[in-house]
Amino acid sequence: MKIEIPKPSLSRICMVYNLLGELENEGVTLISSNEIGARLGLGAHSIRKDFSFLTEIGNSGAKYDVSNLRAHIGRELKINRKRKACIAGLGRLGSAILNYDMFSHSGYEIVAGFDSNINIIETLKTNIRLFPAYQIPDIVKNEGIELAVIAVPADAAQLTAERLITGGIRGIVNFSPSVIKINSDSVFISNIDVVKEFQVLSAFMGLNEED
Amino acid sequence: MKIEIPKPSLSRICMVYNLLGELENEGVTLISSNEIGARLGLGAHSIRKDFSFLTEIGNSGAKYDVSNLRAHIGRELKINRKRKACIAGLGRLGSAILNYDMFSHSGYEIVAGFDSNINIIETLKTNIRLFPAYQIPDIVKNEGIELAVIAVPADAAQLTAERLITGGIRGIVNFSPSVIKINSDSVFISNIDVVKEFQVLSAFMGLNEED
DNA sequence: TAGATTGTTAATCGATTAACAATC
DNA sequence: TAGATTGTTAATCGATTAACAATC
Repeated sequence: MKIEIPKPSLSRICMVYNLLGELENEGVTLISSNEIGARLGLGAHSIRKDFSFLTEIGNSGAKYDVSNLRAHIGRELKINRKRKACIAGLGRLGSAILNYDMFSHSGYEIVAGFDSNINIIETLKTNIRLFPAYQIPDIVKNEGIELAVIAVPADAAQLTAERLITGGIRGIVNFSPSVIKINSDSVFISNIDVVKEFQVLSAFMGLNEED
Repeated sequence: MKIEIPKPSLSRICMVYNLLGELENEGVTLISSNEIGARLGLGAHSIRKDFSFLTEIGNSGAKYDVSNLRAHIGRELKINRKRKACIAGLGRLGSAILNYDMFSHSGYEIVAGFDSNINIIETLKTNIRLFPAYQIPDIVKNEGIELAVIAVPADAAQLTAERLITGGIRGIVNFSPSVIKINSDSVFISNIDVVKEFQVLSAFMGLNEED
């Protein structure tokens, strides 16, 4: 089986999935595409269209059952699957993410941190096990780590990615501003560059400015 | 004047702008759309098409002059413009971004940090001035701060955004997982959700898995 | 049943890729 | 000049929006 779902749809469906979790906690049991859209700032069209990429949701004509829908999405997209993750690069940003509270309820468990600087590994206070960078391939393989965050300086990003891939990593969130080149097309990379976000915002602002 | 440039193009042009900066430092003076594309993992088509949204670059038929091109993009998109920024929410992630090295060379100066917890404000070690969250509107207005990072818990994101907008903020990078609703269409928001990135990667991985 | 809501097909819109004449 | 490269127009592709019959 090889389902194809557009990336934007996938991203929105994840938002819906998280929203449904909140709704469950609030005790809401039924919800319409309209209400989902309103809560997420999207059109009801969009929500229903996205759902159409999933197999049989079940109840045409009636509102969605919050718990069923959430379970269905989780199963279909395997978002509910627990996966192990690691952080490569333990500078300010990396060490913040290492202990990031948001992961605790997320199903993703951060089981290792890596840095090329032995000093950092020895002094950083955390419960998570830390290793020197050259051990990335071994640890990733042995621990069965599937996801990684790269938070190393730009000039170390490529090497770090290669080590992760050697270890068998399957998904990477790259916080470094450099472009990572891979040949494997079974490794997924998503890039986050805070400075670039500022630049893009600044450009939008600039287009509305006069002088 | 009201130039319209698609968001994806804008994002790529920022990447080019940053690349040109590196090339300048390396002493490269001329570069083709082909080489730019190769360095950024994009097609040469794409680069040239993106440039076509800018006004007159000048030299049809000949390679681009690195310095000129960079200056041109900077001027046109006002990316070179210095702007003040602030961080709202000084937990792990917020305080990491507060002192994030990448900003030092970026033209964006972080001039203030905010948190609703007075303890944090008093104990955090930094050269940047810190204030309680209720002062956001005043400080943003008085300091002329244009950009902000929101790194508060989900349930405080909306209030924080409103305070920033009251102060006259013009661009927001939202690291909280909640959707921010605004009516002003002159405030630009870009959302970054690390956990969601993991979910999306996980979903892509899931679509390629069997069981 | 009547009103509301879904799921999907069709229509619009926008972005990417390709092609090529104009320029150096 | 000849080869390389740009800038832009046209063609393809994909995603969003709208519409509506089928369902509850």
